[in-house]
Amino acid sequence: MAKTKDSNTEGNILASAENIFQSKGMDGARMQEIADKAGINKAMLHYYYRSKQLLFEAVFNKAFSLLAPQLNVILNDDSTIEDKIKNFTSSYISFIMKHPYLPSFILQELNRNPKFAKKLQENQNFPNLEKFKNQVNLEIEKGILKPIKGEQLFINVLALSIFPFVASPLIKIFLKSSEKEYKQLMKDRKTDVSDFIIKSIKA
Amino acid sequence: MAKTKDSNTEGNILASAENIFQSKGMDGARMQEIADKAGINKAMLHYYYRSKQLLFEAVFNKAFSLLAPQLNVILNDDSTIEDKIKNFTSSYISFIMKHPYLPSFILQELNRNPKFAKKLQENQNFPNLEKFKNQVNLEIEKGILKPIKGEQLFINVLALSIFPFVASPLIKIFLKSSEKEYKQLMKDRKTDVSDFIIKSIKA
DNA sequence: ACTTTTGTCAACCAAATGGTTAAACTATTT
DNA sequence: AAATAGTTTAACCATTTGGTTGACAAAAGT
Repeated sequence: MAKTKDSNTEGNILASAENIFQSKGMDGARMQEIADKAGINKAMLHYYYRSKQLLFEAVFNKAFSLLAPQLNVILNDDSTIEDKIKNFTSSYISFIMKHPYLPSFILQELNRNPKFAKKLQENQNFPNLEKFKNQVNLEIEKGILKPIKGEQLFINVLALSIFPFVASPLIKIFLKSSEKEYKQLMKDRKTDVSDFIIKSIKA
Repeated sequence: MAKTKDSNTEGNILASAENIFQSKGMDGARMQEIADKAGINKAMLHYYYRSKQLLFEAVFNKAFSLLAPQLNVILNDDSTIEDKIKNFTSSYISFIMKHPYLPSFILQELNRNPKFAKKLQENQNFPNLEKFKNQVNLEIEKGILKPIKGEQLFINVLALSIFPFVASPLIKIFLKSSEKEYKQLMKDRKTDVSDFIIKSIKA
């Protein structure tokens, strides 16, 4: 390393790139803007990450690897479905409240470029639904849950947890609510969502 | 009009612009690509719509005015909450299946440009939640529904109806499903979603 | 018939943008 | 301290992109 020992240029670049890419998307982001935010020369972006595409992929992969493990709470843990759902919705909503741009970013870019989807499908140790589905069926047989397809339940859990963040501008308009009221509503959802689901599926 | 009478250039432009903008977003769309898809010269786009921004707004406003009225099914109709929800989820999911890009497009652009949100909030006769909230409270008092906040119920209805389309690439990966299986799942949701909600809220 | 208006296109333009280069500068090695 | 390797910058480049212009053709108006 040269020059200042405490200045971590590569890290600064990634942080700025996260900020810009996640709010403006791949197409809307400008390399110059990322450089400005990092307070460095634009050439440094290419020195450390070669191209816009590669810098973007670094941001995307980091974002995805932050979101995906959280899913294991609901997929690979050993508690009951009810506990899993309570646990998951609460912790996932808390997590997203700290990173409100993440879900929109991931979904937008996945929609934009199907190649990303394929890559994720193949390479990663991608979260697997089988265990969850089996457990749902088992608890239905035991009479703990009302009949429901595991896939649909899983989609519902994700939808109720994530959608309010993806649709935040729309929801703020509907509810005519300030940023503060919106945040309170999201806080409430940490328990409201699991209550809502449990009421629906508990036998 | 000049030249050919049957060639509706302005309409062709709008149709092509919808196609391109809705799949690539404002930032990812290219004027040349829209012109190519419409089979006309790029200058025509400016002749009829002046600028990319105005062409985009024409597309956005048309898309929004297609989606918004559907909400009146649940907001301004006079049936019971249960009927409203059954009616809405079924018809909304049917509608989105015919225009799968619309919700992502609207949400993405609303996230990108908060000014759009403000415009919608002010100008339009924007769907109003008050009636729905009052009705929910009334049915709770009457003992028809279990206690729930109208805002949260409304968000839940939207989330369960719309999210699976916004997150379609992700869901296809999770379920390891083909396009066909995915579509079947969405068809099932036309009744599954309302069943799920009704079970949760009915006293 | 001829004038005016409307529609269409090829060529062009200026600005923006991702990326490169060569030189300067700094830290480490020898 | 001299050489080497890693880091940073200003200036530059080629391409892309939204937008414009001027000529021309087809209707419509007179």
